[in-house]
Amino acid sequence: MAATILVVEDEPAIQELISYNLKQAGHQALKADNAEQAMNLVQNELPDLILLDWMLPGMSGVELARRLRTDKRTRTIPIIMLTARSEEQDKLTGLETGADDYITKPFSPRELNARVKAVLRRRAPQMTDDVVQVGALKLDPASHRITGNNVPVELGPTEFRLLHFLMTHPEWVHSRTQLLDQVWGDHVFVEERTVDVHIRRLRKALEPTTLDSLIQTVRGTGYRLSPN
Amino acid sequence: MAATILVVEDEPAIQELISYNLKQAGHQALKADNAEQAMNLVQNELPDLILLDWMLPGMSGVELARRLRTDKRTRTIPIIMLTARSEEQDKLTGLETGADDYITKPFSPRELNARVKAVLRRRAPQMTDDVVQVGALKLDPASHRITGNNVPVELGPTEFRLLHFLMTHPEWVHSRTQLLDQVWGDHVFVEERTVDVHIRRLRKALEPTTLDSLIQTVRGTGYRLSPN
DNA sequence: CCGACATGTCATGGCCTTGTAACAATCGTT
DNA sequence: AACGATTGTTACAAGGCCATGACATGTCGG
Repeated sequence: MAATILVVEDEPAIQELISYNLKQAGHQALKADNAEQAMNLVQNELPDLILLDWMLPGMSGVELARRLRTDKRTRTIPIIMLTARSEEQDKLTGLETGADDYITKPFSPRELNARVKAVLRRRAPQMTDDVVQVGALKLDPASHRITGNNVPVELGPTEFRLLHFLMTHPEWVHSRTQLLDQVWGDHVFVEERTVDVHIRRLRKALEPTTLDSLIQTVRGTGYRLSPN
Repeated sequence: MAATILVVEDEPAIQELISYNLKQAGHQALKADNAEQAMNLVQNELPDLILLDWMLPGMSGVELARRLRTDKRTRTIPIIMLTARSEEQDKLTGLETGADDYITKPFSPRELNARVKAVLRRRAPQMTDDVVQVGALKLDPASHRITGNNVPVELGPTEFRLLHFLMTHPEWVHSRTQLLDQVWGDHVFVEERTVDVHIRRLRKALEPTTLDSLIQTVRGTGYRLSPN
């Protein structure tokens, strides 16, 4: 894990508790007391996940979620709703607004971490510490190590992130724009052709293991990682 | 183990029983009859763990736990709740306040010790007295001694804690932020680059044993300790 | 009050990484 | 076969990241 998680919660004690737990789990926690503050924070730094209290002073959590879903930039951020109620109706409304999961208070830190992990796994697997394997290629985020056919592979930071993303989304063709967004981060301005160069560097680094063949060019579209 | 453990319990007999057992297990026991007394004690000496009775005269255990979690200084102290009840609801609320574990009365000394040990191991493995060994490096927390290839190694306090943490979490890459949180404590404000300096000092101290190679730099990410 | 040790910060220098441009190679289409 | 579009490859300059030594301050014991 190394995800940036925004906690939107007005009760200081609970907010403290949650962010403390997230930190323990290896995440970075951003805090907001209300919806407006959350909106501002999101402008500067896109979090990888948002924990959102249902009841907030001013704009409600539901409304905030709705707005986040409207903006292209924030539409894909996973949201977990926090609620004290447990009525079926709320659950439905919450999920309707696009929440990815739901936690009913009171909840244990164990449960919180479990759900955070589950959502990240589903929506942003490259944020996870899970070992990824594609064909004879193995990548371990925790130790930051890569092996191809059990031979260690050395990569620079960018190539590492690029490969990690490709391995967590195999078989999919990614356009250069998508790769820039996902691997470099949004709000970054770099030439699209730069992706080519890093793909090249990645392939070169994989050559000794002959695994460079996993990275395929889809002409006119982008790149794809596939064991075939 | 050689932890300082605070026991907050109003019933004298039970308090005596518990502290006796903790002492038998090699810990140092602090006692408090109520929440206020506990708060005062904590001001003077930070315990490594708190055993907290659910029901207390005056401020309840839950409330005390919540307050401890609010204060930066005490936020990271592991808490084990003691309760006579066993209802699911209480369990959840207890964990919500940030309790790390739960013991239902009546409990055996065996169970108490097991849970104490487990929590210490989980929350602060570097707090344990277990001898840690990575490659030819051996660290003994009890005697506060380090040997590399059976040659004694001299370290300052910070380098000791740093090495201890790294050795209890080998193979993992730790960012500077994580190291600051874990080794320095998450309430201190220190430059990230300071980590570099202490890594340097640690390496230097290990040089005579050639074991400085265990400490690896992962460019753009952090540091890792590995026998490879 | 002094000295040794510990700690955090800064400045410097070197290596690595990265983005870009330029050119070569390849592909698809006519 | 020829042409334009797309991608591969290399070189290079700029910038970033890290190791290292020096230094100022703080702390503890004598």
